[in-house]
This record gives sequence, C-alpha cells and structure tokens, in this order.
Amino acid sequence: MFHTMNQRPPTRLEYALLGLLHQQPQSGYDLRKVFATTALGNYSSSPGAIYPALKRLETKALVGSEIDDARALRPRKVYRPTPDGSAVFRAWLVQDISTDDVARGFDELMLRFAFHWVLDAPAASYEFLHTLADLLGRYTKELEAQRRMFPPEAPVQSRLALDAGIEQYRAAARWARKSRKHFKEDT
Amino acid sequence: MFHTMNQRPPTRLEYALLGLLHQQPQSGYDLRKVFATTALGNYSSSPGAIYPALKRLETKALVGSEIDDARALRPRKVYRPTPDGSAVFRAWLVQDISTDDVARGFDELMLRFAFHWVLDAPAASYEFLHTLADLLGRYTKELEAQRRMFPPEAPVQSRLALDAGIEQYRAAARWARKSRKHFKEDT
DNA sequence: TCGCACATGTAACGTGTTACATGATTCA
DNA sequence: TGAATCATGTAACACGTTACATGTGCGA
Repeated sequence: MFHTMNQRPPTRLEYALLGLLHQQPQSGYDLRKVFATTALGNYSSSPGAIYPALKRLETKALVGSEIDDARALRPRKVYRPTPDGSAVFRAWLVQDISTDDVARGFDELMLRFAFHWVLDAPAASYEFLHTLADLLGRYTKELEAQRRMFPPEAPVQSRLALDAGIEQYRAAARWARKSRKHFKEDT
Repeated sequence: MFHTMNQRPPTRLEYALLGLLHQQPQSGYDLRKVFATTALGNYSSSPGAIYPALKRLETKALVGSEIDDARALRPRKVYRPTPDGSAVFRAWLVQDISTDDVARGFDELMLRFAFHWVLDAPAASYEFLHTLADLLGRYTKELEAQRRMFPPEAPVQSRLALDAGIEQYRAAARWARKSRKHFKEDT
C-alpha cells in the first residue's frame, strides 16, 4: 500500500526513532534513554520532542502501538514499525546522496549508514560508502580551493577554522575509503 | 550600558551575522551572499531567516542601521554593530567551553574561533585552542570507551559509524593541538 | 521585451526547546 | 515523609523553511 497522500517526509528525528524501532519494539521512554546515553547523532532526549514525533509517526501509519499494561508502574506504550514504515525507512536508507548532503547534512548521512544493517545488503553499504568517499574527496578539494583563494591579509583564525573543516572532511574520506572494504574484497 | 534586561541570548545565526558585521558594515543582501558563497558553517542564506534576524538584533540594540539611498537600484539598509553589540559578541567569543559544547555544538565552537580575530588577543586564541584540544581528547576517549562496550554481535555498520565520529574528533584534536602553536611559541 | 541581478520583506507552517503536570512505586 | 525512578504527555514559545510579493535597472 504505497499511496503516499502528499505526506511530507519524516524528520531526521522521526527517521532515527523509526530506525531504533527496527532494532526492537520500544516505548517512548526507552527511546529517550537511548538518546540520553549513547552518542547517537546527539539528538535530544526531551519528551517534548520524542512523544509528539512518535504520535506523528503513528498518524502517518509508519508505526503501530500497543499498550503493555502487565506488570508496570504505569502502562507502557510500545511502538513497532508497520510494513509501510519499514518501506519508507528503507527508501530513506538507499536514497541517492548528493554533494549538498555531504556539505550540509553529514550527520544525517552517518545516521543513515548506522542503520544500514536493516537492509542486510553488503552491496548497498559498499555503494553508499563508495559514492560517499567520492563526494567527500570532491568537497575536500572544493574547500582546499577556497582556502587557496583566501586573501593573505585575512585573519589567521579564519583560515585555521577552515583548516579544521578540511581536516575533518579528509578524515571522513579516509574512513569511507577504508570502511568500504568491509563490504567488498576486490577492486 | 550593560543592563541586559533579561533578554534571551542571540541565536547562532545572529552571532554569525554580528561577526560578519564586525568585518565591515553590510546590508542583508550582502550577508546573504556571504552565506551562499562561502562554506561558513553552512548557514542558510534564505531571506526568511536573515532579515528577521537582523531586525531582532536591531530591536535588541546590538546593531544599528542606516539607509544607503545614494546610487542604488533600491535603497540598501546597511547594518553595523553598536558598542553593546560588540560587547555581547566579544563575551560570546570568550565564553568558557564545556564538554557538552564539544559533543553537541562543535560547529558553533568553530564559528566562534573563526571570529576570534575580533578580540585581537593571541593569548585568548591560544587558551581557546588549548582547552578545546583537551576537551576533544577527553571526548574522543569517551567515544572509544563506548566503542569497546559495543556488543560483538552488533551490526558492523553501527560500529563503523561510531568509528567515523571518532576519526573526525581525532582529526579535530590534532588540528587544535597543532594550531595553538600559532599563538604561543613555548610550552 | 524578456529575464536576470539587485534588494527588502512578509505569511504560513512545522518542529524542537523549555518548562510544567500527573501519578504510581520503591527506597532511605 | 520525602525523594528518585518509571512513564506519558501538554502548552507556550521562538526559530528556520518555504514560498510569495514587490519593484528598479541593465543587458541580450
């Protein structure tokens, strides 16, 4: 059932929740704890963000919920992805990535990759890292060009700040090139 | 005149604008072009963000404006920081940085450092990079610990995504340690 | 004449932040 | 008795995103 009735796409937070629910069905409270303890893309664990997001996912029919009333201080509402939710999530995972994604939304790309296990398709992960490495290399070169364009009288700190960005992207590119080998031997 | 009447602190975008205005008085249109062309922390150049932000800064009396009516297709509104604006901006630059800033707001820290030339105080820049290097080292260790805690049956992709973060923070730490030498020879 | 660069702005909308509300159970 | 943990939620607010509105002058 794929008649996406002009619904706007899920938020980053919504995707993150959807991904965690693929790991195992959980309650809002559980999910909050995950965000609070792990360094998961540093999302907020505030109830004012999580609970409304879960409700949105439910009205979009991407997740379903059932009350776990048995043995609990207060009844827990446990969410799990619906088939539609799974499909939408997988579609997000395999979306084409653009240069713009690398520059503006690198965090989101990492979030996507972290959930690539849902696909269980090494070829897809390889492809992802391959194009990511390519785009990172390109973007790094772009930043380096910008650095060379810097007027000599420009303040040191600005130049150094740009260097920091370059170094970080270089590190990410190295990581991507190295990591893709986990998914394909040759080439 | 420092009676900050419980005003909430400026946004990241507002700080960025304030910083650019310290470089030279500019109009909203000029500022938009800066955001559009340079890789300045990848802020948005949308008019719906810039113009309201400038207006907010003006009502807070952190910037002043004057109309440049002479020889222009349409009159330009040129903004420049007020003494109060300068003070607030400098205060932001020299704010103490915490572990949380490193984990959640690294971009903002880089933005701050990029504008450190406003202070014209090498000692302050050294101090900034020194503590930044320290905090980055600490946070990297924390991530490494988290990585070791990873259960062996956890998916490869999740572990690799964490590795990406670690590598990026490591690169940033190296950068900070190396760059601080620009501001102090010994030690 | 068509469209683009200049230049400023507003309106609707959604979402995250912060703070608050509720209420049961366990432990000191 | 009081505090902490479990567990869900709402309300006000501010901000950014997107899209639209407006109008001039210049070059093809």
